[in-house]
Amino acid sequence: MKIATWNVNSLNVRLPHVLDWLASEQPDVLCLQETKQEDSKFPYAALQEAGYHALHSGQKTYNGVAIISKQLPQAVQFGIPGYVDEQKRVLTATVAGVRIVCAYIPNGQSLESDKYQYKLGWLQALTDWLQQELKQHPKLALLGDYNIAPEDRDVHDPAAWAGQVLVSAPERAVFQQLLDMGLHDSFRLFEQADNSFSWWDYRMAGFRRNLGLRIDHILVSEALKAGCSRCWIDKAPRKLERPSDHTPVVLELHSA
DNA sequence: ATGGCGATTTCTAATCGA
Repeated sequence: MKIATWNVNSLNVRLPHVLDWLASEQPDVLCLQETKQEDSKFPYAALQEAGYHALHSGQKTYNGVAIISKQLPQAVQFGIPGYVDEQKRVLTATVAGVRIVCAYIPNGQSLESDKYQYKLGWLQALTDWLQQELKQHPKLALLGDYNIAPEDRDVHDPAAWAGQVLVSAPERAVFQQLLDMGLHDSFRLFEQADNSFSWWDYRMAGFRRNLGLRIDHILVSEALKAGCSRCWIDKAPRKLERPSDHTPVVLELHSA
């Protein structure tokens, strides 16, 4: 089984890249973030033609998440249960026996911003809910744009970024909290090249100079950990014309 | 030098993302 996550920064713009990537990589599950479109605009037909089922929870301009899968998704859940949020950031479904949680965690903007407080409160709601969800679904994967670089080695210039949003101590503490509840950062289960990132700023030739951050992650529960065989960042889509600023993170596992 | 780029709506300008 191959599962992946990709913040596409507008599916309207990036649909050709997504269709090409599905055709070449043939993932069993692809989680998207920042589709930036209402459900009525979501390209269900094009994905069906490509051989995929699709779930979408979207809105105009901002946010929006999707789960694209070869097998029929079951037990679909929109958002975080019990947490009222206008922003479409979470979509959950069971695919081939694995509980797939697709999340677009808030950016936070800056430590002084109200958006940072929203991010921390949102993360608390997510972790509280995941504790329960894990009991119901031991085989669980949390895929998405976390907007958190967990360690300094996930940052191209830790000194320049020190204390800022995406790397601040409270954000990293929440990431640790996820690990403490028995989730594992699948990327770090395997040997990886230094300076591996999943996002690069469009400005200052960030990608060419590899000035990036690793903020897109696939966390897996204890029950899935042993079955993981490979995790990698696919930089190919970032090299295309008019790319997303994020690139896919991919995990191979057998869940049986 | 707090900018830069790209997407979107607010559309010869402003806001957001990370």
